Amino acid sequence: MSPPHPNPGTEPSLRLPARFRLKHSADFAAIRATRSNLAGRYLVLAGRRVENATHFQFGLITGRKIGPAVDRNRVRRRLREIIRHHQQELLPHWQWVVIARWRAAQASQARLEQDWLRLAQRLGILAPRPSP
RNA sequence: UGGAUGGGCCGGAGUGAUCGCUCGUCGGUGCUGCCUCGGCAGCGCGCGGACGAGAGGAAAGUCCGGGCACCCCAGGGCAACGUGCCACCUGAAAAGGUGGGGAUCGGCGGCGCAAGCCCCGGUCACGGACAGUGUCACAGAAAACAUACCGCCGCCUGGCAACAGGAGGUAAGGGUGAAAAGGCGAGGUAAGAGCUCACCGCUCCAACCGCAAGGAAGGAGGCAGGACAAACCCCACGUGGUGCAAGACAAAGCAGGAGAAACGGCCCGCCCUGGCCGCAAAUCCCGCCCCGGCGGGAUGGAUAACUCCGGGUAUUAGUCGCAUCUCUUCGGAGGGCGGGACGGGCAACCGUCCGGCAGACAAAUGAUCACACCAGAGGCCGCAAGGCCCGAGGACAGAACCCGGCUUAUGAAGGCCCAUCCACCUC
RNA sequence: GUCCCCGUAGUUCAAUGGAUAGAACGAGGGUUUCCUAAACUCUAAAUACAGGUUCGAUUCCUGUCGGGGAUA
Repeated sequence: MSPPHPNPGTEPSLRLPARFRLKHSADFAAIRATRSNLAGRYLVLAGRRVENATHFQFGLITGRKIGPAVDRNRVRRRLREIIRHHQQELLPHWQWVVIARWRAAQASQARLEQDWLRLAQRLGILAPRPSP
């Protein structure tokens, strides 16, 4: 949602390869064990601190209640896009999981982003905003 | 020929920019290791870049059929399951198509008094109901070597009579039912009845026609005969099971194992026959070759487990075997398909060559903006026809080993076909 | 992904191919009570959907839809 940067030379990298994603059920189970779930209208966010990490890692969960495979895939892509745009504001040494609720399939991109930002603020994985 | 309405089929969702995702190829660069000092290798193939490629007609449901893989092997019977009119065509098979036969339903259709026959159209999981067994509720007198409730009929007894009773005849009429042992008419009779007759139907035989399913002139029989096999079943034909989470290679570390027999294994279940195995045969592959052998390699080690029987008291080394962790590798991008070129053929089509066709494993196609196109959620003006503003929202839906069908969902723009109605033209 | 199973009142379960589809709990109305509860009584309410076989289908067959289970 950030407007096109005036000079692309100073634009920080917005790449978000699959390396930063959680892929082991042990990680998901560890985050689940922290019982740190924060619920929004469309999403649920949970996370834990990992002290020696150099980059944050995230996982996405889109259950069957969201809908058929088309809807589940689309929700995952949209959530990745939101995280990709905000990755410079996110603190490292965190592992967290975003769980999509069933309403997320009908939500617009702007509403999803708003919901996610609010939850990220509450969990404390956002870097403090540089005062203008 | 044109238009409207309805239905079916094909088709598969615009353009551009920016930032991204997955895979491949090629440079650059960082770190580590080796080293003949210039290269090579590695990094769970780091970091950044260039180029190329990147979901469907149904990718879906998982309803069929194959390929492929494993389960020592081969043959047979039973069981289980599946399929079911005939011919031809396409296909590996499932399946699809064309034509024919039969049944059934329908028609302001034709003939006929009617029954019925013919014609046209729709539908059909359409072998067999004398191989056997079973079921047919309720109603009804009677429901499957039929029966007699109300009736009808004459006879006998009683009675003046109406009528009542008795032993019979009958199945036309009434009534019940999904279904009641041919139909209409005439004769006949006490009343009736295929009892007799005409026509029609039915059963049996059948010239002849047809590749066949089957049809059928004609003859005989006064009528034998219910339905259900998507009830059990019979007949014919077919089918081994499990499924890529199949399976194969590599494989640290830790722990455990290794004999013999009863017997077990051997294509799910039960059984039979043969071959064979339990450390050397069998099966498969490769090579040689005098064609039946030789050599090499691979596969292969009771049970899921408890229990039972027998034997035994050996566990150290080596060897063999097992195959877990795995951001491992393979299986897995082939087969087929469509595109182009050339050649052959009147053509449908056939052949050759070229280049092309996603590939993951917490799973790649998205987001934003702009411009087009389709749209009315809405608002304003107007008596109305209509005009203006605003523009939400863009069909069904996402590959997971591959392929062929079936079914279901949706089918924009554009195109094709069919039916009905209207208009015009020609004969 | 693959392989299976199941759909009956609001809920939990019944019902040889015979329809008026049953029972318990629950819901609603009434009787009783000063008012509730309890008790008694009455009522409503269902075969997932669409076809087919059959005289007749919850049951048999086919196809959709929905739910659940096993499997690394």
